[in-house]
Amino acid sequence: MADVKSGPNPLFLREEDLRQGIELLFYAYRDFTAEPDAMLAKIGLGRAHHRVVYFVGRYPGINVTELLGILQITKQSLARVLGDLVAQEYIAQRAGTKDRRQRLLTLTEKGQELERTLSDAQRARIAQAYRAAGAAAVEGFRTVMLGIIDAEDRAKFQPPGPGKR
Amino acid sequence: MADVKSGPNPLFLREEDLRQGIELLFYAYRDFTAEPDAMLAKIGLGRAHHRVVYFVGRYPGINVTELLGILQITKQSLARVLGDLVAQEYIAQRAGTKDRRQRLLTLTEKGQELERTLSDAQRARIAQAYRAAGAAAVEGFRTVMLGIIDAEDRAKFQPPGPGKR
DNA sequence: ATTTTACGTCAGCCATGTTGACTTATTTCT
DNA sequence: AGAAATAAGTCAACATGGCTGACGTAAAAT
Repeated sequence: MADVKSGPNPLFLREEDLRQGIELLFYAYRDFTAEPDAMLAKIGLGRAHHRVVYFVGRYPGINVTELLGILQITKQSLARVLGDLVAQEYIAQRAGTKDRRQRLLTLTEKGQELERTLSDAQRARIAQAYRAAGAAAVEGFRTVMLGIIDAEDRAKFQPPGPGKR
Repeated sequence: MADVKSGPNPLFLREEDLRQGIELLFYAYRDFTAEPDAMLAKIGLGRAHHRVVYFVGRYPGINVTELLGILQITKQSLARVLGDLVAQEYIAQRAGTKDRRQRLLTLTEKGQELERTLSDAQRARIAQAYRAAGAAAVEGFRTVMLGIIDAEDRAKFQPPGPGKR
C-alpha cells in the first residue's frame, strides 16, 4: 500500500486521533439517545425504561439476573423501572419452568409496540449511517466497536458459530 | 457476489444488523465510561465534571454558551458542575477581552492533570481498539460514527481544510 | 437439613438532568 | 442616548436513575 496522505495511520496514533475517537463516541451517543428520550418523556418514562424494554425484546424470556448482567446496574435500580413496566403492562413475568425462582420476562403486545416505536428512530439512524458509509466501512465500524467493548461481552456479537449458545 | 452467509451486506439491511448496531453503541459507551467514572467517584466528582473538564481542555478559552452548545444541557445543570470545578481550582475563568460579558474557561495545572488522568483510560481503550482493528477499519469506524452524529456537529470533525475556522 | 441462589423490598442518599423566574453587566441596535 | 438583546449567574423546586445497607421469602443445590 502506498503512502497515501489522506489515509490515517492508526499504528502511529496521534493524540488528536485519540481525542477524535473519544468525541465520536460522545457525540454519537448523545444524538443516538436524544430522540427516544424525547418520546419517552411524553409518556412519563425514561431512558432506563427503554433499555429494559429493549433487552427484554432482544432476549425474550430473559431472567432478572441476566438482565442485571447486561445493564450493569443494581437490583434496586432495576426494580424501580421494571416495576413500572410490569405495572403498566409493557412487560409480563412468568416463573421459570426449570427453576421456579426465576422470573422470566417478556414483552406484552403493548411492550412490543413501545419497543418498536422507541427503537425505530435509532434503527433509522443506524440504517442511514450504514447505507451512507457502505459495506466496508460498516465492517470497520463493527471491528473497532468490538475492540472498545470489554472482552467478556464481545462473544454476544459473534455469529452463531462453533459455540453451543 | 455469492450468497456468503458470513459476509455483511449493509445495503440489504436486516433487522438483526440494525439491532447489532444499537447494541454496539450501548456496550461500547457503557464500557468506555466505566473506568473514568470509577476514578471520579473517588474524588467526589461525577461524569458531568469529566465532560466539562474534557471539553475545556479540548477548547481552551471556550465560553459558557459554546460549552452549553456542546453538552446540550441547561445552564443551571452546567452551573453546578462548573461551580464545583472552579471552586476546587480545576478550571479558571477570565473575562473575554473582546466581549467582557463572556467567561472564558481554561484548565489550571491541576485541571490538566485531572483531565489527563481521566481520559488516559479512554485514550488507551481507543488506541488498543484502533491498533487491533487496523487503518482501514478505523476509517470505516469514523465514517459510520459521523453518519450517526447529527449533521450540525459533523463539521467539528472535518480536518482544517477550506473553512476559515 | 443447611446453605446458596433468585428475586423482591424498604429506606435513604447522591448526581445530574429539568423548568421557571429573576438579576447584573455589557454589547448591539435604533 | 436610550432601548433591546445577549452572556452569564442565581434561587427554588422537582424528576430520574444511579447507589448502599439491611432484610425477607421461595426454591434449588449441597
